[in-house]
Amino acid sequence: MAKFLTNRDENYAQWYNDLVIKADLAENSAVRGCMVIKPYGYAIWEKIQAELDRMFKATGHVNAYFPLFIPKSFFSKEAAHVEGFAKECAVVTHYRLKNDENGKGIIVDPSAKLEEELIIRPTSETIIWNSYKNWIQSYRDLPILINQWANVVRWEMRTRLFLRTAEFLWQEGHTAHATREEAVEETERMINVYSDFAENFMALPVIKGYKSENERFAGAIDTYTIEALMQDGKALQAGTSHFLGQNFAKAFDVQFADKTGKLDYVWATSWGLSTRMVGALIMAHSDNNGLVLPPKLAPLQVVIIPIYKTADQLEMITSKVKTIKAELEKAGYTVKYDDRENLKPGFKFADYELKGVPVRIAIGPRDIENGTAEIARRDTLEKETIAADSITSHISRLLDEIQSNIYQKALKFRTENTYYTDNWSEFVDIIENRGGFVMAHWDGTTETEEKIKDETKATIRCIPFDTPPEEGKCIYSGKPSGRRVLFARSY
RNA sequence: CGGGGUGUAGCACAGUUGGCUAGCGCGCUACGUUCGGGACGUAGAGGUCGGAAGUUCGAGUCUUCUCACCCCGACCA
Repeated sequence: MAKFLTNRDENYAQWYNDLVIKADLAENSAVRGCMVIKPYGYAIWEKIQAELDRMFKATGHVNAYFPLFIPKSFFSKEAAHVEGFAKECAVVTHYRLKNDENGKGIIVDPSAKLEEELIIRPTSETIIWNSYKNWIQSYRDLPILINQWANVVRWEMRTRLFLRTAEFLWQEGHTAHATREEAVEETERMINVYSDFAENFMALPVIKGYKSENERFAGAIDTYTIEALMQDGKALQAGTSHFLGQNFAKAFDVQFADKTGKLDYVWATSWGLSTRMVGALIMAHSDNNGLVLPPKLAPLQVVIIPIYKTADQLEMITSKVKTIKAELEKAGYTVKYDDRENLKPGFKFADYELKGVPVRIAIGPRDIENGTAEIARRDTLEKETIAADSITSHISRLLDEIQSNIYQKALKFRTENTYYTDNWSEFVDIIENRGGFVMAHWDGTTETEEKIKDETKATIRCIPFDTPPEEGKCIYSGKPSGRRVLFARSY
């Protein structure tokens, strides 16, 4: 048992905070609300980036980079968009510092005031569409399929490592299309890329759906989302894809000539996924011993620990390990041999469990004698002793099995914590006492959604794509409803 | 941004009505013994007590301001 970790079942929030710090993923910085992502945490983000980037390119996208600063005037061009972000923008007003004449250190030079303030991007639609305006004249210039990896700033009042920070890293895709159909198709394609990524690489089962008007991205016609269930019964929005219609094209006057020479506004999408995913990863899979990382995203997949008393033994073990390590690396796995001599094996075992390394191999004198190795898997904490010459094939199978098991476990948890109800008091009881997803009828009005939120703190996470139409009555108002929607408390 | 709490060595903390050279545990360094689930002994290093101003003969301790973090709300990915 990890004695340095708060028990997950006693205090979930504290367990999460402890885990992020103890597993050395990130820490708070001197700047309010901003985190330092430490090497181990950043390595996980790099794995996420690498796979997503590959998937974006496979679907025809290219990367580019747009400025961090956005002129204030750009921001105010799309009314809903401004309103959505105005309350959380950092603003640059000056461009120079100088020494205080009273010797009190350095001050902002009042004479260096910007004529127009710059907003630090909370998202880049406006600065990008201002560029697209110059890039698009004809249908031959379309589609534009661009992604950027960037940092953004949203001045949050209350922050938590990875889940909500004032500055965070993400990717944002911004595409321009000639037709509505094509843009809608792109929006769907990217939410599918996200769900595919979440389920196959992060072992995180997600529910795809539409956002209600209330939860929609500011400036979008439609927002699609993937929603995941965390182990404390709260939902987490893990990625979003927006159909922006012609809203930004109109705001920035981006028109193109179609084949007949007729001018029309360009259709747009945008889609994003952030470092919040690292938080999702932690909260969906980890336990009281620490992180549990799916093999496909673990920066380190296999760790080998020698157990020895004498220098002779260590030498024998090391020589055996070299062969095993080389073979595993040849098979494409990331392997570390931890032969630090100042730490006991038991300490290392616990430490790599805390870090979530999927597979641990321990080799001692007994194994050398018998031609065996002890294999321990992180997800179930089971150990077995196998013949040393079959390690690579064994571990190859085991890593696949762990990946699949972590997913199945999360899926089972979600299934067991998804409720269907038509009864308001039961709805309240589930939300308040059990947590989880609740599928219930809703009359489709923002008014009802708000009232449910006020009374229970539960929101509509999404209107799932794949729920069949079903006649029913709104859980709250009793008015007619054509289908169930997904309710939960959320991060 | 409102309410509550906490800042003392890398970490976690103690420090009495204001009083002498600011302490314990873990970690760290060296050496030795250990090593199949978080080892032990001996010796040692490590502090602008979050920051600033004030009260006082004297401030870790009292006052004011300020910064950061944690918890609960409102807001949000």
